[in-house]
Amino acid sequence: MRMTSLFLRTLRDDPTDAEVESHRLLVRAGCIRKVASGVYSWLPLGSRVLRRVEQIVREEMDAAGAQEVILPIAQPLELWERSGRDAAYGPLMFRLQDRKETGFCLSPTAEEVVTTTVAAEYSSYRDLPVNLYQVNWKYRDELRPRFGLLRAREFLMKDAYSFDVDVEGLGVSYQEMYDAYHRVFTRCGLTFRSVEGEAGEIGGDVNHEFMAVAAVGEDDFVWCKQCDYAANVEVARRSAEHPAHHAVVPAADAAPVEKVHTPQLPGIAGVAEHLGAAASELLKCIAFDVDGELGLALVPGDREVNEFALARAVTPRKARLYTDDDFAARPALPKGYIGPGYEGAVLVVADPSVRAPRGWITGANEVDHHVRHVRLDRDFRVDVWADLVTIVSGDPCPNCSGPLSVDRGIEVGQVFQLGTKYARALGAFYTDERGDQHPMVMGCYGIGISRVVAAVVEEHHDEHGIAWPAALAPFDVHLVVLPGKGDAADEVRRTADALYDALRGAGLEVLYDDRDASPGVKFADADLLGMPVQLTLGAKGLARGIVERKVRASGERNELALTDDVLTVGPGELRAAVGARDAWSG
RNA sequence: CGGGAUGUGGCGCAGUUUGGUUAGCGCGCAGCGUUCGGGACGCUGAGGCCCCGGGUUCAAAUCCCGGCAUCCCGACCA
Repeated sequence: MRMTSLFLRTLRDDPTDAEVESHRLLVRAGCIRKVASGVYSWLPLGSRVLRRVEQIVREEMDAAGAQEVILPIAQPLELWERSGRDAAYGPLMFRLQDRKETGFCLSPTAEEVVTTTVAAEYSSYRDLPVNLYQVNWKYRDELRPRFGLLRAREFLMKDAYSFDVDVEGLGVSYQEMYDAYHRVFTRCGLTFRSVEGEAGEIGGDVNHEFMAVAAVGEDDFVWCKQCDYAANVEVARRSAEHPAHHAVVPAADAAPVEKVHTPQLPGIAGVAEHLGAAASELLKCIAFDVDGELGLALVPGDREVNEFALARAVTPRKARLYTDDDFAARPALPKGYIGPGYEGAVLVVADPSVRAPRGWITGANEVDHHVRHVRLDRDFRVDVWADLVTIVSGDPCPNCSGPLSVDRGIEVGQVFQLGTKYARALGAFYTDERGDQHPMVMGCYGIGISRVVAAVVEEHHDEHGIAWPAALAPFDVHLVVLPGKGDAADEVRRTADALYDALRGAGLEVLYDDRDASPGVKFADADLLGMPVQLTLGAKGLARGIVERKVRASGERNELALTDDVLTVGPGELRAAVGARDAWSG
């Protein structure tokens, strides 16, 4: 593609609304343009990248035995009412009405449609298993779209759905997808981890999230440096061997409960400092609502409560941490001075580390007062013991007790064992050998394709611009010609044209900067646009019979002899000399 | 859902406080000339419903009211 005819305008100025590098660079490089909040147009360069990711996904899905379909984006709301997800999604779903005022939504995902589709066609164990996938635009009316493509309202997603006769079959389908995902993200050049994810309201089902490691990610995940344990912080646990569980009782803690005056000190840090104690010596009591009543969650003062863990601990009841409104509605509850023995609490949940036989400093259930030497059993009770603390770096791994590490990631994919929820709700049953009916056992598997593009830029860029991995780059080679105005100008152009033809003849996709622009502009754009290999031909090089080669990512440079290496050799040799895609994608 | 801001040629902004001729600047765009290996320079030029709708006024980008859009912050560890 000649740049003189490419639909492209690069920007020298950063767009004001870009908070993260991927957003900034994709806009500056002319890959995307915002049309509305969280809605983007994909211009030629961006579109090519998107298609390449899509193609990789398609190849791996097909290789794993999944079959491509195209499901509707506009879906009848009635289907979502049947599964109960209409209410579950609420305002997060884009909604519309047709002229007859029938409700529709723009698909955020497609379990309902695919389940009814399979139910309509298949009804025998002989038909299963089957795995259907699509690559299609999805919609979520995010409260707050941000970070460009990372949290958009319209995004391209691959979603696959497997249907099996039983849980064993589901396990096989799941593993095939899990392995395919590893291949996809590896081919895309991402540094990623697969981690155990939050199962959500369904409960007990296996699922993994694929996290591209990135500081701008919106998810924290935990991984072990010694074994293969890895989990979203929402579900991460630590070993019961934690030293805090076996704290020695200081002699003084046999002392009776003592009330101390702690004026204007509603926080852990202030109380600890005031009393000369460590935060870990305090017992933190967090108020939560459990089906309209008051519950207390107990963790050591230096830890935070994991809300998801709390929710799991009280299942099937629903738990939610108190908000300012809740406190306002219960003025007797002394926020900041709550102790574990508060009379109004119907349920006390505690992390095992609270079991340590020691005296605690905690709230006195009276404003401006705390108490010390408070002991479990003697001074307060616990109704439910459950892992409650949010994992932090250094906590012991639940598998091997090795040190855990916490990192941020961008969730680029998720695989989920759904079970029979949708099959039952939407009537996807099959008949077995004996004529008995059973619900199909489902799995669902998503990849955020447009989000992968952003995640790749987050990982592969520098101060000059994007450095696309070869497998995703819009073009394999960026050819820059610098004809100058000297006597050789025409010959430089002619030679570059010939080189352009030769490269394309060798099967390479070439972006040819044939514009009448100054060298600085061309070099700056080449670095911004980020093709993996840059070739520069100028009058000086032509005089010496060479073309310069630069590897975008590493900055490595060398020279290729025009006659021997480039213009007169065969396609295979030319590809090798240029070192483009096949030397990179592996 | 609360709080804060911003809307002015394609992009980035000034002008608004204190209303007053033809609304400016940088980048980009077009033409001519110079330049030609890391975002060159000169001259000339095109391009603006100043977000939308009301209102005040002799006069509104500017003041008032109401919308819309966009961006940021907060969602909570007691």
